[in-house]
Amino acid sequence: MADHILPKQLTGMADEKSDHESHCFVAKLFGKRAQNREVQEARILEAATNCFVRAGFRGASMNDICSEAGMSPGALYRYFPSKESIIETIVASHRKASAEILNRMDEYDNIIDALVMVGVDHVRKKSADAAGTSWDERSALLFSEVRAEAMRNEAVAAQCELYEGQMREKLLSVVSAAKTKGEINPVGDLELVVATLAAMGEGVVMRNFPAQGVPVEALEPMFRALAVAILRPVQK
Amino acid sequence: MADHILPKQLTGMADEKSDHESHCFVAKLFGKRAQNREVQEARILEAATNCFVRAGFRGASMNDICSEAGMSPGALYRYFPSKESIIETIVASHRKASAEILNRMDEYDNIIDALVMVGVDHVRKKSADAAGTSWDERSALLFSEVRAEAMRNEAVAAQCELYEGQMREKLLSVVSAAKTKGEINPVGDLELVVATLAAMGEGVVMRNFPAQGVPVEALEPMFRALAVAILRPVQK
DNA sequence: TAAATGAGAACGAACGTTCGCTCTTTTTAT
DNA sequence: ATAAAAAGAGCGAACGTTCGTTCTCATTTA
Repeated sequence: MADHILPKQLTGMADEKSDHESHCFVAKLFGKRAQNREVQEARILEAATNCFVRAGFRGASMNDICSEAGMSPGALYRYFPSKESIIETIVASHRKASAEILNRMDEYDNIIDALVMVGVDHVRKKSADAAGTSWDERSALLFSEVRAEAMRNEAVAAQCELYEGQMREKLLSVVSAAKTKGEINPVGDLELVVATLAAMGEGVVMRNFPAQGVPVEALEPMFRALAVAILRPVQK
Repeated sequence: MADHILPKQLTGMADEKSDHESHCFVAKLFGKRAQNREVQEARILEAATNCFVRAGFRGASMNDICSEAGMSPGALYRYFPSKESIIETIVASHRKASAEILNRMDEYDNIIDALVMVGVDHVRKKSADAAGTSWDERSALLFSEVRAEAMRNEAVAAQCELYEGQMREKLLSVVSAAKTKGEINPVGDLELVVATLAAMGEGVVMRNFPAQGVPVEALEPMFRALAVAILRPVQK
């Protein structure tokens, strides 16, 4: 009885011949159809990212994205309901990838080293975890675009606020832990310290120094000096 | 004879009755007509700035700007040949206003104080010279928009490069002078130090902390710590 | 009188999106 | 197992709208 309530397309099954699962809901997630859908979505997002980097969110048209993806508009709109939804998806994964770089901070026992690593990894354009979302060379180019879009697009602003809030929390917890342990003596209010560090770091990331021939190694002492100046580690 | 070569509109004259100048070329700059032209241009730029802050360079339409300026498209296009030209004019004055804040650096004998002043004045949203272009509260909102546009608009990129080059030169001359005098011992290559300081400062300005309730005074120690950390003034 | 100014309709192009259709794959019924 | 039916996937023309810009014509100013 209840089976008739379920939409038909959710009852499809993969090529593996497991009849007892053919009406299972989650089976859809591993079906051939579903797999193809994910591949196509990734193809679209990849093409859209290239177009957005090249021309901006508003400057790139859906036709551009279709051409880049080798797909007709009719086909593309089966996977994303609107241009807006593509933008939101890309922005979310962009900020997510940025936020995930902070996850590796715990690998360092020294907070200064951890902070320098965060900055360096951001300009180095390498993802923190191998199996996560990618933080490639286009991310830096997309940074100013995302920030500009967030100023007037509520959904994009919400995505930014979500992940940036996570980043601030993570930074704050690390910094306040270090302060509690007496390792550092920051210059001011902890929340402001964290926000300023993030803002200054973002400023450097946006400039995209590596693309201008400045090696990451040259930036490292700057990040270290900045971290030391603001966190003020106590002498031992 | 030669008068007929000159376009007619350049021969108009002001209300002051100086007949002997009525065919003078430069007289146009002070004529009533020309005055009105400047007023109208300013009106358009003012309206366009509001629209661009609200919706971005691409998001704001010419109709929006016309409405905001209380002007018809036909009238507006007598003063600016294209939307592009309006954008370029606004970007140029935006970057010019930003660059002019550096002019006051010479008022300080201490380079650290001078640098802190530059940062504070940028977030404070006050123009350096009273009679210059204005650096008002909309400038911070326009910052990310300008940077995003510069990534794909060659003319805008050129304007940015021009004024940012001036800023780097000014900063570089001040910093290298201080180093020559033995006042500071910067962490790395001087050009890179200057570029990093500018990038970090811009990051803070873009965040628009005052709009989020963070007072400028709270930011000042941060700027000072940053300047001290990177320039490393020598003890006396 | 002639030039400058302005209003507003109108232009062609491009936009994001939808539609109708064909072809293929999957499900259902026999 | 096979035919019929349904659903999915893809294409490309076409939709209605909005874009930046231009044109025409009236009004004001010199």
